[in-house]
Formats: sequence, C-alpha cells, structure tokens
Amino acid sequence: MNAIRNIPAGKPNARAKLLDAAIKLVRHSGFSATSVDQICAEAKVTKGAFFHHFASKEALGAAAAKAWTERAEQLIFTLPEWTRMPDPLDRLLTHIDFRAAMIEGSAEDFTCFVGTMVQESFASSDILREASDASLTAYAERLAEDIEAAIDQHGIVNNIAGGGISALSLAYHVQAVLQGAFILAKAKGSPEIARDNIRHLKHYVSLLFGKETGS
Amino acid sequence: MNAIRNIPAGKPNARAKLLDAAIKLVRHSGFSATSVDQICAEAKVTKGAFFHHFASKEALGAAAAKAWTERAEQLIFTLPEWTRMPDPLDRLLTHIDFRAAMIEGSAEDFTCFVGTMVQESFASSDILREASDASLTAYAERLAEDIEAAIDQHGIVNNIAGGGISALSLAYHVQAVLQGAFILAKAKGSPEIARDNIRHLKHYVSLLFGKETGS
DNA sequence: TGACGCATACCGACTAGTTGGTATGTTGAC
DNA sequence: GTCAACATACCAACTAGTCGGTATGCGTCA
Repeated sequence: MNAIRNIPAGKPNARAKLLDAAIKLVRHSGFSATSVDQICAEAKVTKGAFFHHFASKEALGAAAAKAWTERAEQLIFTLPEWTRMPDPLDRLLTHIDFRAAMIEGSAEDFTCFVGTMVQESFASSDILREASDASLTAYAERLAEDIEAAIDQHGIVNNIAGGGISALSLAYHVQAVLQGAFILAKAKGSPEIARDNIRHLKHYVSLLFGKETGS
Repeated sequence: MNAIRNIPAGKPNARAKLLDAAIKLVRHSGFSATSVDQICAEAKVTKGAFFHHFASKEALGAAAAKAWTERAEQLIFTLPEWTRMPDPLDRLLTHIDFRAAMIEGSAEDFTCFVGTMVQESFASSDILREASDASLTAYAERLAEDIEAAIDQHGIVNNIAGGGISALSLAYHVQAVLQGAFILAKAKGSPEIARDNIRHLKHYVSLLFGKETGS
C-alpha cells in the first residue's frame, strides 16, 4: 500500500527536496509567483521528477502545508526544553517569548508558509485553502491544550464580561497576532514591528491571567 | 501643469475603472495571480488604455494602494457619525466595533488590499512594498491620534511593566490583529473567527484603559 | 467663426518569453 | 522482467508589455 521503498542511502529524495524548495520560494515570492521550473531548479531536480511525485502544482502546495505543520510541531512544540516546564501558564508565556525570538533577519525566513499561501489561494483553490486551514488549526489546537490547562490551574482573572474566553479562541488569537505581525514586518522591511506586536500579545495574556509582565 | 482636461460627462474614466477592477481582483486572487488582461476585462477597458495610464502592472499596484488609502480614510475615519464622538476613548472602542461589523460575507469583500499585496511582493518589488507600507502607516498614524488623545485624557491603567505603550505601537497592534484575523477568516472560509479575534482586541484595549467590556 | 496643430485618451493586433502540464524515454534495485 | 524514480523534449495557453493607429478636446491665431 504505502510501502516506502529503499531510498539511495544518504541521498535525500526528490520529493523532500521539492517540498523544501517550495516552502522556501513561496515564503519569498508567494505561491502563484513561484513557478514549477523555479522550484525544480532550487531543488536541483527535473520537471519529470516534479510531476512524478506531485499531480500538480496545487498538490505540491497541499503537501508542503502538511510538511510545514510537521516542521512546526517539532520546532515549536516538541524540541525546545521549555515545552517540558511543569506550569502550563509558564509554557504559554514562554511560547510567546519563543515566537518573538524567532522573528529575526529577513521576513522570508521567519514568516509563515501557510499564512502566505492561503492569502492568495483561499478563493481559487479549495484544496490549498483546506490544507492551509488544517495546518493553522493543528497549531491552534496544540496550543489550546496548554491554554486549557493554564485556565484550569490559574483561572482567568480578567475575563470578557458576558462572553468568556475559550482556550481555542485565545489560541487562534495568538496565531492571528503572529500572522498580522508578519504582514507588518513585510511591509516595513524590518522585524522590529513584529516583535513589538508580540509584546502586546504577551501583555494581553498576562493581564488575562492576572500575572505582571516582567521587565 | 497638472491641468485636468474635460472628461466625457458622467463616464468614469478608464484609470478609475482600472483601479477599482485591480483592487477587486487582487483581493480575490492575489497580485501575481491577477493578470493585466483580467483587470482590463473586469474594467471593460482595453490593454492599450491600461498601458496608457500605467507604465507597468507594478505601477498600477502602487496607484491602487494609494486609492485604497483614500477609500479607507473616507470610509473609516471621515464618513461615519461616531468619528465625531467627543471622548477619544469612545472613538477608539467604537472604531474597533466598526471594524468588527465590517467583517461579513466573503473574505474578498472585507479583507485588506494592501495586506494581500504586500504579502506576495515585499521581497520582489520595493515599489509595491513601499506603497503598501505607506497605506498601512497612514492608517496607523491616523488611529494613533485618537489613541494619543485617549491616553492623555484617561491614562493607561494597566501599562506594560518597564516598557510603556506608545499610541503608535498600539495602533499598529490594532492593525496587526485585523490583518491576522483576515488570514484566519480566509483559511476557515468564514468571517466568524475574525470577529472573535477582534473581541480579544477590544478586551485588551479595555483592560489597558481599565474600562469594563460591555456585554 | 473656424480651422490648424498638438495633446490626451484610447484601441487591439502583435511579440517574445514563460507557464503548468504531458509524452516518452532511461536507469537501477528487487 | 517489473516497477518506482527519475530525465528530456516538447506543447498549447497564457504572460506582460509594445506599437501603429484613431478619436476627440482645447488653445491659438487668422
């Protein structure tokens, strides 16, 4: 069925190289401005290989979104030491600090692949829209676990009157601020504005949980 | 010098029609996925007219960003009655409510033209990046006037410890949340998530000024 | 008054290059 | 031999941009 044949030892296969190249180029130029030829050149792979692995450019985009999700899962939710902190509120606040620290250098290196892709494709391709949504949702749901635990353990001191804040809703808000911060950083040509926005985000979360923001 | 000749009465000229068409199509499909031919067809104008008014597709994008700024200035900062409220904090909170109320229907109708355009073009076209930045900056600076006045009149009750919140910084944060909310709405295919994000934004601003959020 | 000269506004066929995608190999492991 | 994993050559459609031409408005001078 989905048997994986032997891959020439040490040689990363064309599929993975194409996904890497696509993510890199789309983050730089957007999805439709990135051509299949460019992706092949960047991956040092021929067009034949491209269409052997992916039925279309759209299919590559969807696969890249999946790869992006897995990459983020590792880089943000699994590998860092602080993800093993005992207090979920500490994890949440450190998560925000971590995301701020990632914002450095060129926008094409710290901005979100799926955020960029969905912006252009939401109306023209349901496949890409859904693949992007799945990636954003996976992130939000994972983050919401910590937020849920933080609410259970600490409670929300400053809740929205007559509404109430759900863990998932706050998780999506974290994501929205990040995505918006990326756009501003792209416009300004500098990451500073993005970090400043995350300062506001952290302040908001701190206020919700009645925790003073440190210097 | 810049004498304006007579334009056939009642007939909007090609330039304005092209700008309208460009804004509409780019909000739907993104900048590079929108072709000059498509824009001409939508505007019911020929290609000759297009390149008579704009030196390039890029030049049209920059001009459209300017037109977008003027449109927003009218629609959000000038025409609504509430912009004449005496208390600047009331204006700020109503501004946020107003932006939430605008989010309805299809994403291509409520999302931001320059936010979409800069996402794809920041690295490949400095002209488009700068035109987009100018638009976002104009909005933020205009909003910062009210925020500044609100801070003067009411003071920030819950400030960021050891940092401090500037009016402009908070104005950009409002914009970031909006832009991020648009991306999530595009991904979900529904405006609901965007409105929920703005609920968080309003709650944050309310907490900053020590004002309870109404039901 | 009118007609000349020039500028602006617009038309649409054309081009050179690029696009996503296909058809047909070749190669090497099992 | 078979099949996955590539490579090469190719194509029809589309791309941004060009160019020679037309239609019409307006100031100027007879």
